[in-house]
Amino acid sequence: MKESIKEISKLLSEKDIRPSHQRIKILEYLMDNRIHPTVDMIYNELHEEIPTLSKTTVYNTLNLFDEVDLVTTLSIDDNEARYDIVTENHGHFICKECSEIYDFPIDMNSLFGNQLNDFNIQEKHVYFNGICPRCSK
Amino acid sequence: MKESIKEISKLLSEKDIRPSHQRIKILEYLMDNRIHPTVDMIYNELHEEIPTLSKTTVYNTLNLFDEVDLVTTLSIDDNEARYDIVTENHGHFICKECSEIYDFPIDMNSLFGNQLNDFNIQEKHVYFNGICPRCSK
DNA sequence: GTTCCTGCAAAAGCTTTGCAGAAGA
DNA sequence: TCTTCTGCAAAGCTTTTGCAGGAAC
Repeated sequence: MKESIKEISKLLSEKDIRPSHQRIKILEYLMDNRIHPTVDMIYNELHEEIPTLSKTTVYNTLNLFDEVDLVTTLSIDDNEARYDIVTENHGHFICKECSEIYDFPIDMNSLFGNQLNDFNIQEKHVYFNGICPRCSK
Repeated sequence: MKESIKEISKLLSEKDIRPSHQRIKILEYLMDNRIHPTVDMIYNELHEEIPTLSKTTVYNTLNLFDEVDLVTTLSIDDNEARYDIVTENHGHFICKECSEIYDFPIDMNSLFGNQLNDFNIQEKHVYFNGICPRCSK
């Protein structure tokens, strides 16, 4: 589902974020590439299009998006953060060999944290790791 | 359940790991302090007892323990790795405020990864985040 | 004009690597 | 003796911070 620049701008404005060119492009990238990208992947891809883009801006922007819940930061890779814009219920499988991340459906609502009655639960994450089919061969 | 030095040595030997003083102490610490410690916590605590201990050794040892499945490395904290020696089914709650980690019971066996039939699943992790009761006040 | 945003450079923090000396089999 | 282990120092990476110039309102 390709979103127009106008729609993306609106999305940002609704969150009280000024829709700068960089921010629009980063959000657009996240919406078009649901691959749980790293900062590096985002930077490398957009750097071609926006030669002046800096990694600092990518970091700033992603932290901002995280604060207003436009993205979820995944701490499932040992080395670097991954960013996910999909909000539907799903778990992640990360391959120990190639670090590729695969989504799989799982019903988070059926996960109850017994003994967590007094906790304010904001996010639920499920992740598996192991070897993916491509690396198994 | 306090383990004796002899028992810990045996545990290491069974994994073909030479039971050096440092390794025994680190494993003992992990067994006595089930608080998902960071490398720093382990180092600071044991440094008092073993003044010559270096952080490199703590890193080396934990990586070694991870390889032979004596510990599980948790990638649930943004900044640094956490180490868990408990193998029973449980999920983790990490507080966004104080980074404290709480265990809670959850049946991992009931978590199926649909569409992951060709995947070799080695570990299943469930983690929630939010605000813990102590920080809510 | 004033506030916010961007991006360079530098710093900070966690983790790994190289290597020499020490310890153990 | 020969292999393995330890620990210092340095390097490598990801991420954050300080700050000056630029853009937007």
